[in-house]
Amino acid sequence: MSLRHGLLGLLAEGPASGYDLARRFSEALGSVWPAQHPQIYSELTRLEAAGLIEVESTGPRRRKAYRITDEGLAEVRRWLAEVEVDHTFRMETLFRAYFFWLMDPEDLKAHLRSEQAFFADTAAALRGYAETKDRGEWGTSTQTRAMRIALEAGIRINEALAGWAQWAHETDLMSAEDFGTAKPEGDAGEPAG
Amino acid sequence: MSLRHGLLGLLAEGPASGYDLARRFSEALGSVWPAQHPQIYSELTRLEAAGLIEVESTGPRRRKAYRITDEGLAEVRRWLAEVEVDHTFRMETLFRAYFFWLMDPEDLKAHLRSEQAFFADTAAALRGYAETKDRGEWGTSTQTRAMRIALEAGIRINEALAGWAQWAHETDLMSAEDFGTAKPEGDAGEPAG
DNA sequence: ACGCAACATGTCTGTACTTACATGTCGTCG
DNA sequence: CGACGACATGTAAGTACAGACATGTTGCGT
Repeated sequence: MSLRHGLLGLLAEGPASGYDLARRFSEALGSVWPAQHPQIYSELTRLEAAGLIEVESTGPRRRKAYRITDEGLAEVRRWLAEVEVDHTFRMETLFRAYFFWLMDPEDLKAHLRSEQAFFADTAAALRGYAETKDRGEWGTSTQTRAMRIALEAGIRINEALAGWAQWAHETDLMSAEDFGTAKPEGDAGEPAG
Repeated sequence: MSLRHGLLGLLAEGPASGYDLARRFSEALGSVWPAQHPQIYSELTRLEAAGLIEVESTGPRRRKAYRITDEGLAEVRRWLAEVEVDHTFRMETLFRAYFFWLMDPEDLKAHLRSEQAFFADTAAALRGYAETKDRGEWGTSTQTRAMRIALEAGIRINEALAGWAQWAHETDLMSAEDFGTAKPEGDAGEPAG
């Protein structure tokens, strides 16, 4: 239930509407925890029912801004301090690597090149963003500094994956001469791919 | 729908039962894509109905082994070659970093130390496992080599995160003197957009 | 003969999440 | 004044996934 606490965490910075929160999820948090607006709106309704947030104001275009309550703030702090971190993660890129042996070696090379480019680009974009923070363009609040720390993790992970894709591309572990050697179905021969 | 293709990929190595597949998911793939047995059994039923796998044999204890069909093998290859990689990933560790500013600085230091230890330990375990593969203790099939590549990604990611936790612990971005300065509700308001 | 652990396969219920659809508001540009 | 785009909030339907519960089998130790 990270979405619940993510919303509380964002509301701890100040009041916001469902629309605002959806935007911030897609911008900043989306890369580590995707969330679509229907889920956000329904979670907000539940959080309000639980007394962890309350409606602060209603603006134009029937905008409803929520504010975190004392209970909500206590709850997000409790989560951060007491709840064990779930270290399992989902990453399709890595998952696919287990099945590289099923790929045509040329396709695999192309795949690894494009993955390398993707991660290098992402790392560069994040690094650029981090540098604007380091120049103080976003102020020096604790929130900004926490963001900077999260950003650093993003940079390092993307750099690590770019390096990995590069390494995998260069290594000859999956060289062409071996393709077709594998026997996927025991003694039954492999159908022509 | 990665689980579907993951099962096909595992079955491409040879026939296996739901029980086998559940075990392999929890051992090798579980760290990048967790899957519980009920989901695996129901997915297998669907895959069989779709003609992508078929029952190969029934053993003792009503064990049912499945075999991938030609259509199934074609489908997993099509997935690997044609379907765009989904680069979004979920990682609670990183998600929490956005909310570090809500934590007591001493708790945060302790948290970062334990995260650092966890990632360093995980990286070391994976590195040890990789070395047994490099010594050829698992043969040199293409499957083994693909596994080795996946393992390398795991090592690098965990090392990157260990390094990050170390860096975050040493940096003074979240030092104690600032705690309590933040104004979670009210006049401090939202960061300028 | 009995019990127990590991093997093996499922159902059921509830929650998390995605996608598509539906609706209404406000400002502005032509 | 009419169209349009950005703002803003939701419902509905379906899939993915997790956790609890249920059931039967086989081998082994005692």
